[in-house]
Amino acid sequence: MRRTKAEAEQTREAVLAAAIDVFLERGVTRATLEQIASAASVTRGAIYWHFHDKQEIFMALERRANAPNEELGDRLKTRLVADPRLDPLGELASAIGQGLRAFETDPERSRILTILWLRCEYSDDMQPVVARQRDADIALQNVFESVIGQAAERGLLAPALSPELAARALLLLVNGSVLDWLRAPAKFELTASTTPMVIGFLEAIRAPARPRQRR
Amino acid sequence: MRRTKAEAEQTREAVLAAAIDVFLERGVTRATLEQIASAASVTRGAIYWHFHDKQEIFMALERRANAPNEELGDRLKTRLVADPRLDPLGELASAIGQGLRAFETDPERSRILTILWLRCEYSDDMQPVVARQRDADIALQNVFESVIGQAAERGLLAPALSPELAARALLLLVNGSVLDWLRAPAKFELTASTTPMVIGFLEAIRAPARPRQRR
DNA sequence: GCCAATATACATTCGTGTATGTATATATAA
DNA sequence: TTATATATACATACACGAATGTATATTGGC
Repeated sequence: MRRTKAEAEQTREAVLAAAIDVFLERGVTRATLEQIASAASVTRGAIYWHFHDKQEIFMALERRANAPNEELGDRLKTRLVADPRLDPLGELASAIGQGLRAFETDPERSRILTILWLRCEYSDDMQPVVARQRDADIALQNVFESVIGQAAERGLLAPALSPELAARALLLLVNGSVLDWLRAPAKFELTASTTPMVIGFLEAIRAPARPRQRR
Repeated sequence: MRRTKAEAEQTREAVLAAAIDVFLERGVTRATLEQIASAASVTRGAIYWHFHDKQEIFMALERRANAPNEELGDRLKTRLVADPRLDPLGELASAIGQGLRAFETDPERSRILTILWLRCEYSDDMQPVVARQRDADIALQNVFESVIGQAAERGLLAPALSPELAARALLLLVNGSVLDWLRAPAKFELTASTTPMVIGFLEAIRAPARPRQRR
């Protein structure tokens, strides 16, 4: 029975992959360790060897989904610092498009996000998870706000929305679109249907062109 | 033991009210009928008399929350038809403000919405609930689109966003704000913090004033 | 007296956690 | 290098509690 270390790691991964399937189908609370075990072609004994309980499996998955989010924002910021002639709002739009596409084409992340947003119940014991999600949201909103703020400093922002409010609105647009897509992934394509709205929004908050050139 | 019809209806309501409490605290799946019963100061026998199972209790609550949504949109439409000189976008903003305030000050509806959005798991058996929520969203988005479309016909809409995209964006802003508020109702006030964003958005998509009057 | 509106009692199922068994990988010593 | 000991990576078995649904008892209104 004793497996090599690599094989053991393999069954651990199999358990996590199976947990995604079962969580998606039954919901986290109603998912049973026996179902996960049989989906992974192991017994509950194997699961209890690698994880203390179901919650620990869930946490392992959650960490995986919320981990790599900041990279895109950092890259955008450095790009804008390097070349001040770039249009902040246009760069922001294309960065968001990239992020959406990366998300859309990463099945594991999108499936875990589906679990986090649609297949689990947020009662008090889930507070750490909620807090991490809020932190990620705030971080993303800060990136947005910083870039929009740069646009404002260059007089590229219409006065209707402050950079803070615009950033918050933009975050709500992106998150809401992702949520809608997760509710029915087959119905439409995330990037293709969201990008026009994001571009339109960023155009709407752009300052009207100075009457330097007439037509 | 035998109560009068009115008293029986009273215990039925008590069970529903208790179910809200327990669902909020424990989540729908982990909530137990015994917990609901003791929270309502009855026994499980009383619950089984009024409801077939926990799912039926949940459904009764869900119907209650998703029922009265269209009224506000209808009123707004008739107002705009009655007086064509009204500013559609301004009226839309104030109608949304009203709706938010009505929602914010109705504890039962907001608590049930909290359950629907944060305390239950949407696996396949919940599909009818998901469908009803989507229908309600679409209905609201249609109201938005109709009003914004009227603004467009009068040349009051900037070209950045079509009425359809603007309506969708607006819906995402409102729904996202409500969701954020439900996550932490104590942290901020829904109407007060959302209204500026909604107004700002509607100002941003407004067509720049014709140079008819200068300043 | 009968039925509606509950309470109580009971059987059964299901999931969990743990204890135990077991075979093999790996380390260690000779 | 090989033999042995030990910890590892599971599988199996079991005991327990918890939740459900139902069956039955009870009691008061009509």
